[in-house]
Amino acid sequence: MKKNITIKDVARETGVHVSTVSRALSTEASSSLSKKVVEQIRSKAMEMGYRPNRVALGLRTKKTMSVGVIIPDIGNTIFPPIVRGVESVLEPAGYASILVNTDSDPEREKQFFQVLLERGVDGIIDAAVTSNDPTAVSFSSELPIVTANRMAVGSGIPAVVNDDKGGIYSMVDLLVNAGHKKIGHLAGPSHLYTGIARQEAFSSSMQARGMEIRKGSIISADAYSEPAGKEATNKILDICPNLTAILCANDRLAIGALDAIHSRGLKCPEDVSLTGFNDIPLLDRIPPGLTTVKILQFDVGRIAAEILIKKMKEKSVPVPETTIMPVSIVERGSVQAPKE
Amino acid sequence: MKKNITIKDVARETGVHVSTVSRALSTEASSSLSKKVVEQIRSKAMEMGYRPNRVALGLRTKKTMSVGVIIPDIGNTIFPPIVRGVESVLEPAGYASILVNTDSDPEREKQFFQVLLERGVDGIIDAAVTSNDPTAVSFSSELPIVTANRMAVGSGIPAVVNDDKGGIYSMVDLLVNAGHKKIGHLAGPSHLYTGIARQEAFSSSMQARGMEIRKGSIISADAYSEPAGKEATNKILDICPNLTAILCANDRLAIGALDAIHSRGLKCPEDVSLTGFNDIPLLDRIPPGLTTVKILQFDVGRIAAEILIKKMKEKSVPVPETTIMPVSIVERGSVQAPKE
DNA sequence: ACAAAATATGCAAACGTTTGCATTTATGTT
DNA sequence: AACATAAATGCAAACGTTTGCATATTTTGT
Repeated sequence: MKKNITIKDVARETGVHVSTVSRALSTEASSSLSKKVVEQIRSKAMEMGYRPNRVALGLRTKKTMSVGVIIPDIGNTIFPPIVRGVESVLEPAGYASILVNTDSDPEREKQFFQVLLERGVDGIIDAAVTSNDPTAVSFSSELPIVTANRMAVGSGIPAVVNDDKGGIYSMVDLLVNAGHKKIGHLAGPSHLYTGIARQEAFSSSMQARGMEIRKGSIISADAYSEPAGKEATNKILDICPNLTAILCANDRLAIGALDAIHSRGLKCPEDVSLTGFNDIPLLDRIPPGLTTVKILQFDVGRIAAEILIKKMKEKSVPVPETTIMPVSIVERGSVQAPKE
Repeated sequence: MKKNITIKDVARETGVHVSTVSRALSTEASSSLSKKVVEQIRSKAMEMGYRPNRVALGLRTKKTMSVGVIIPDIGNTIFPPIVRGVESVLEPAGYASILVNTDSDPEREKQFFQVLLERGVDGIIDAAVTSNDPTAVSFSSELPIVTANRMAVGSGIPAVVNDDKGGIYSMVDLLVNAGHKKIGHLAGPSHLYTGIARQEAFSSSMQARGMEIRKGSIISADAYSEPAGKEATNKILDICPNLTAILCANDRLAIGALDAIHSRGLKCPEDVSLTGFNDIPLLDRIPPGLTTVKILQFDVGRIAAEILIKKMKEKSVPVPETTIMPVSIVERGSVQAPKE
């Protein structure tokens, strides 16, 4: 294990002071040095295989050029594209991403904030934030944070989210136009922004159309998972067996709903129409083809990172508090007119 | 922005030397201090909201307690579970993971190795390694590396891979037992270990059974993607239109093959049987249900990380050079006896 | 040719820790 | 009560950089 080459070694080899080497190696500071010596030092450094030590740099400058990326679970197919979006701007800008999975546990989220701060990250992208998230709020005074895909409502933390409301409105439209009168809602977890926002949008949209919302026709799933979706769907159908359509808060829930429907001997879309949200990968290949709301996952990550970089460069620069990304409906085979 | 509390501040407040604080805060070193002062310092530190600076620690100890995780693309559904497996052991052990995506570009892989070293990672999990990978080999003398899911053949770099050979053998068995005589192979990229290993296994397995391998019945896809799978399948079927089964090197390729088959007006499994590899999420829901080889993605990541930790703790400790994880066949609807 | 201004380089402190060694303080032992 | 020993703490250097300031060297204007 040969010792690493440092700036000091290069200085000795070139017979110059370490500060001179430091300057020569920096694009900005090298302007104060003579062309000749800069060239000489640089080639010598290269020749010696010098590799800058960013840990030392970080200590000296108090900037580690790294950011924490907090997500619930990278195994959940909605997050990888967001992460890629984040990296697509962070990496070229010279930032490294430290990725952590909270498994939606607020306790873990808190711990990770601590750890990330100990490691001196310059900022944090939080895609695991809950709607009411005291942890995120309290840390937001310590370093720049941007939330992605979700938001901490009323926290003042910059957020990049999808047009959840608009997506749901359009979906209700679509269902109503197809002739549905008895529509249920399989809602997301009520501690998550997306769960709340979509449910509110559902209710107000139904109301705006003068549609009846029967009691028991809105049930929240415990988690955004297929089993939770199946379970909640069964509850809904137990209470309101004559619903002709169920608008689900996301695709995985809808897949679970599909399971529940099949297990009851019903068919989609013949007996009940179903819609999702997100348009996750491979969804198009699952019969009957889920009609869903397509979101710009990659861009949500990308823009969140862009905003974060702005704040990291200049803490006080004003940035948009909420950025809403457009969504679009993609129609497949899971919706048709009610039988009647 | 209030200045961070350092060990020095705690020392001043408690009227003790900074080295004493350092010792008091360390579980091991605190044994050389009096119970009383340790207690006092710790509570004071807590009270002041002291947060250790790991950057400084890293500089001093030359250990950053972080590892680089290199993968081709987190958006490829096979990798998230591997990453989770890696984190499942790294995180509890106190390591942070820096995640990078190479997009299968060797040039980027090389850059990332550089960057990760500059950042002083203590080790690297490389799931983007190519079969012949000079970059990984050369860096392996600088720091511990373990490859996951793939291996750099003959490099001596510890690897955790699946039983690719065994999986393919079983699959050929299954196809032959179903009565197939004309079997093609949609192979993976020939610069990847999995592509090569599975193809070799296919050939030797067919040979071992005395099955004929017609020319043109083995084609390598350029990438593990659906479009590449579709394209390669069309080539195969152009040359050998009377194949009754195609064994695909992975699931995404098989999905692409499905597309090709449908676009030719054929059906799976009636006209041609198809098999995959990996058993990616949601695969079970895509008709006709792909018969595939299930791999232990999570455990591949987990074990790779365990091996890495061993090597990081004690560079010279001997570790298994190749660890092969068991696979299993999961039968679904994409295989049936040939029509005759 | 000389002071003044500009250019190029060196000096040393600082970033927040840990740790080998020196020193002080407490504890026994006789 | 004195001394040896053990226990507890302090000292200072080191990790690899950057950077404000001081110094030395060159260039410029007259």
